[in-house]
Amino acid sequence: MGLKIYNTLTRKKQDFSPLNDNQVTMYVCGVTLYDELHLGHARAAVVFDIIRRYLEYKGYQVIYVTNFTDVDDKMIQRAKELKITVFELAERFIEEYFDQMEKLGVKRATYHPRATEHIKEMIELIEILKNKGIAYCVDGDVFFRVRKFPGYGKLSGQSLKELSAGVRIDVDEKKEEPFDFALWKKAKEGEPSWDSPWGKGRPGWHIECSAMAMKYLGESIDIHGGGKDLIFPHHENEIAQSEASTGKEFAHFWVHNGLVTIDNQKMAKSTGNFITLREALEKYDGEVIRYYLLSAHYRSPLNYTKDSLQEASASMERVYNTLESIDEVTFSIKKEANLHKVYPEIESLYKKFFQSMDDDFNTPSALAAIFELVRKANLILEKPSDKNSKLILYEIAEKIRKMGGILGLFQGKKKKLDEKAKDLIQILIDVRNILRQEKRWDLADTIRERLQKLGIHLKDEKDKTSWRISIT
RNA sequence: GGCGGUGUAGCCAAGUGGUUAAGGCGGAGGAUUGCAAAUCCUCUAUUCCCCGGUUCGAAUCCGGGCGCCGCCUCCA
Repeated sequence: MGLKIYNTLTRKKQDFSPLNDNQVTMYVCGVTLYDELHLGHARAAVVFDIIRRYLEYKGYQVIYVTNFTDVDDKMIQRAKELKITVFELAERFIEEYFDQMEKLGVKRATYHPRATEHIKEMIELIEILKNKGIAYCVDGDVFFRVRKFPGYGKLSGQSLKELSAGVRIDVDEKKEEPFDFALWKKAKEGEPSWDSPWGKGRPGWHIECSAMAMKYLGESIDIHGGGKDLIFPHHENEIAQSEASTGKEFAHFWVHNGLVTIDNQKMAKSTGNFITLREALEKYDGEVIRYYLLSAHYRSPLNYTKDSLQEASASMERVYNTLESIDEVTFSIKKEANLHKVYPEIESLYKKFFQSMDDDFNTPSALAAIFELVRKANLILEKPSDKNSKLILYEIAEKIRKMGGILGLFQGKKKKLDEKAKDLIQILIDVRNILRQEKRWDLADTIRERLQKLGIHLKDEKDKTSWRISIT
């Protein structure tokens, strides 16, 4: 079975194979560092992290690049408001970005290039376009002459004519035609600027991605990704710039994740309609947020409601409960279990997981396979365990952890308590059990409830009381 | 107005031609428990926005309608 990926360019799911042997080059548009991240950014990051991990699981050597836009209009404005430099603003949000991504379990990219560190490459690219007569300079600004690129509109599925009909922006009088876009912007007073053949200025937004993608990954890349809102104009323009300059196909697969909505309205900073990642992380473990973001197919819209994360948390608890129960039961047979016998029922669900992932990264379906295994395990756990059932349980836990690993879930990075805290809990349990023997239920229940509020769940079993920590 | 997408139970969400429409959350009843929690069992869409059509057979294909969303301006 082979991997199929939906390609925005062809509007079809296509068999995936890399341009070069075993190597996959992947560029994903990153964030502009002018404000906090929200769940929408988190979704894009997690989605492409999954794609990257799955390709790696498949044995490909993935070179993954995602950029930081560290200079643009909004950043300049924000820096002014905060009375700091654009550079300081960028530094602040980069640090926060890595910190939050780590909590979400997003692996670092191979490269995280910053726009301002690639001005030279951008200027070179603009020069090529200018020499070809595709770019033109007007009074310190440089524009891309869209009419000169015949393929313009192929990604967004619109012709130049259709686009022109919908123009509702104030057209810059310097442009020859409304849809020409800026490659280089003339410096304004008090703004960061760089020297160029056309005078002081700064790069337009689209050029950075073309320049950096080509620098790190070559003229043609396997996968280019980003949110659906970037299809037009950003990615359309990237294609125009890149392909006009090289004459080669820029990206073989264009992959776009659906947007996160709240009350069915797009989550966006510009509208004030958003949940920041920080807020979400204050209330829930990063793994819960990650799970939530994977609970819908990556191309579908994902509507956030106030209960979404609670629901995700409850679902994850189910898996963790089972894994812990299995660990308790199979503790003694670990060594033997490593022989890995084959159990057809387990194998078929294991297969379902990979078939789902192969089908354009269908994570909801893949997660369902995990839950079906959880159910099987719970059924076995109901009965008194014998050696054979322990072996099966061990195998199930192994498989769940392996599948979870690909999704970056269920790896048990749970809150650890130090020995003293554990001893304290044990004291409370011992005291409570004395109270229970004396049938002083009100006090016993109070202890249980208060521990519960701290995320420590007590389980009264036949002859002992055990405890565990919840993930949220 | 143009382009793209979407409409599946109380909620979230798979499924895109064929025996019982995944999975999760929530809810109801039962088992278990001192009571809980966890877990198990049963129930919770005779039906997939509506109307036509194609077909032996459609949630799944086609036509029409309605609703919602995104893009066309910065945006993951």
